[in-house]
Amino acid sequence: MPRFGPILRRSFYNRPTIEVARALLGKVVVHGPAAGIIVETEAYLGGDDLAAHSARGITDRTRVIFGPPGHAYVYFVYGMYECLNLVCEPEGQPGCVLIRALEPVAGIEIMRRRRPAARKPEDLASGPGKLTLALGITRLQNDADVTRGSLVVREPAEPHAVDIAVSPRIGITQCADLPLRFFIRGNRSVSGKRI
DNA sequence: GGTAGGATGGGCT
DNA sequence: GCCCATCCTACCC
Repeated sequence: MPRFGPILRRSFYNRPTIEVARALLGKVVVHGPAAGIIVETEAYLGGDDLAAHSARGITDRTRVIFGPPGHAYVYFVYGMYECLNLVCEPEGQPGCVLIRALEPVAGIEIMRRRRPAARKPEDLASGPGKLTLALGITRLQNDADVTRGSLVVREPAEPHAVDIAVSPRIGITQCADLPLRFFIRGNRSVSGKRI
């Protein structure tokens, strides 16, 4: 299993959500023995962003988004899947980044067992529902502190520059034109059509 | 290569 | 009761 760099500190997340969404590309999500490089993200903002779960205020589900940065917001969708977000902005202000795809780098065999439908290694975590299955992330990790513990985000073993592409977000109807999806151009694990 | 349709259940009006 | 920040299979080029 590769060694990775240091865990990202809380200050990494304590800034504008769009900045964090771009900066997360190339970092590594680690959960136990499984890990993947972040290759696709989406920003969900406060204010006028009606696509964000936080747009309708604080509820049992959304309170984590208003909490301190550097925590996981994991929600259940379409009756079957769970999606991982990382909370940004100072405590009290909503904002989070949806992790949409990972390139697997550790624990490949475990991921294969958790994702029997995946035909190729690059498809093990090539979508927001797929990556939570592959890494074993569930609502049990909702509100988990990702600056310590079993679910963390780290610097990669060998940092290198990434070519970032931008597009509208996937699968939403409100604010569907905003350029808030970020991905590593050409990466084979990016979900859907690669530009 | 491509897409249509169904699975499945919590959140919120 | 409707709406989902999705994925897989079947089927069609």
